[in-house]
Amino acid sequence: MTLAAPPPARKPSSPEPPEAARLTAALLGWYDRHRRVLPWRAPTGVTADPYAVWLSEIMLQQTTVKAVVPYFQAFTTAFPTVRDLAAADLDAVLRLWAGLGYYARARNLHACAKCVVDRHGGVFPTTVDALRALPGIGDYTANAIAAIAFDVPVVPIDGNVERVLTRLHALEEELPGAKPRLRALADTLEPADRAGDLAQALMDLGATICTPKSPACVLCPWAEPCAARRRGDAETFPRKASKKEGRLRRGAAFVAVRPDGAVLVRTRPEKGLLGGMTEVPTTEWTTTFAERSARDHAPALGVARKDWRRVPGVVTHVFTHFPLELLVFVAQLAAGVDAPAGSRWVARGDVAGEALPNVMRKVLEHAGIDTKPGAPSMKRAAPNQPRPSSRISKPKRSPR
DNA sequence: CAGCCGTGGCC
DNA sequence: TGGCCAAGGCT
Repeated sequence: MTLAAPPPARKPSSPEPPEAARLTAALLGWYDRHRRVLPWRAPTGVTADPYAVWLSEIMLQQTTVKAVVPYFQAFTTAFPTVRDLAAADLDAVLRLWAGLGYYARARNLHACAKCVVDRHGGVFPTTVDALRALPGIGDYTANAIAAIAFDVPVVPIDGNVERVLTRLHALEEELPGAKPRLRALADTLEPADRAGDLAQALMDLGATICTPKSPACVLCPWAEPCAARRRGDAETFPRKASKKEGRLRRGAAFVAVRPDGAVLVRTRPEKGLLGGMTEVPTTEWTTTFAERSARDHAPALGVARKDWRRVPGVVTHVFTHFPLELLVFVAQLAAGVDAPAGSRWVARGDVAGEALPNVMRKVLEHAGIDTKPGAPSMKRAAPNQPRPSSRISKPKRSPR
């Protein structure tokens, strides 16, 4: 991780360095001046901690640096080593992950920690293939960890690298079909000397200069060789096949509250949407939801159909592949009502500590229940529990 | 291999 | 405001 050495003096007859070597050198020189300081990133000249690299890479999958930072701090505080993480309960991991999304990542994170301890003696393997074999680590992450933590001379390809390289070469081929060609282009770079720095330099370039919308080409170390900049349409790369949008699904959520403030919840199935996370009982979420019969699906608590009071307005939420609209019904229960099979009561002060996905935070807030940590409970919630974006629809009034 | 998986921020 | 996007992996 030394600063780039000045180019060796060459005799007049020496050939120019190959194009790839010049590209790599220009990028690394820029990185040495403009690298971002990030919690998981070692100072210049210091080897990064593989545990920190792995944890950050998993969190950063399809997730912004800004969103990740507080979660990374919370995890390294709660689990300073991979052994601590492996020894933790999955539920504790999910609670700490709540709000970050893509919850299969948290389950795989926990499984991966166990594998590292059980199969590798608590030490991360150093080869791409061995890393690739671990849960939650795919092609990109295996190459990224190998390069960043162990300086294996490989170039990981993520969304940033795709964008940077398709622009550099003005590659017209659409993604994802163009992936093999991108791999070939990435392999023309020269990671041999500083693989970790090169990988992070590509990502920093993509995140700060070669951005999706308004790339700052004037500041770019690759401005001169960039084919897309020369054409003047860098922001139109990469080319992508259009994806179809999901249809609106609707449903109803049921918030049952005891006199002491306890709320009825259940745990979602391990796999699939919001797997393993906490929710209030709901109907199925369908494109053909019938509001009239919604109350028929309320949990069996011995309350009259009419005692499920509809909270005006709706909760809206957009998942990756479909938008969701939930009606919210609230019922005030008598003390001592048993929770139906498969569900449980959660004390008012413990709601914030549950593994609540944001859509459920919205539902509870819509029903007037505080999901923020710190209320009348001794129990600690995730220290970084983000608020649900309070974009709950106002009650709809029919125009007159 | 294309569909499934969250969430927050941006313009 | 809503459509798009972010350091992808799994099936």
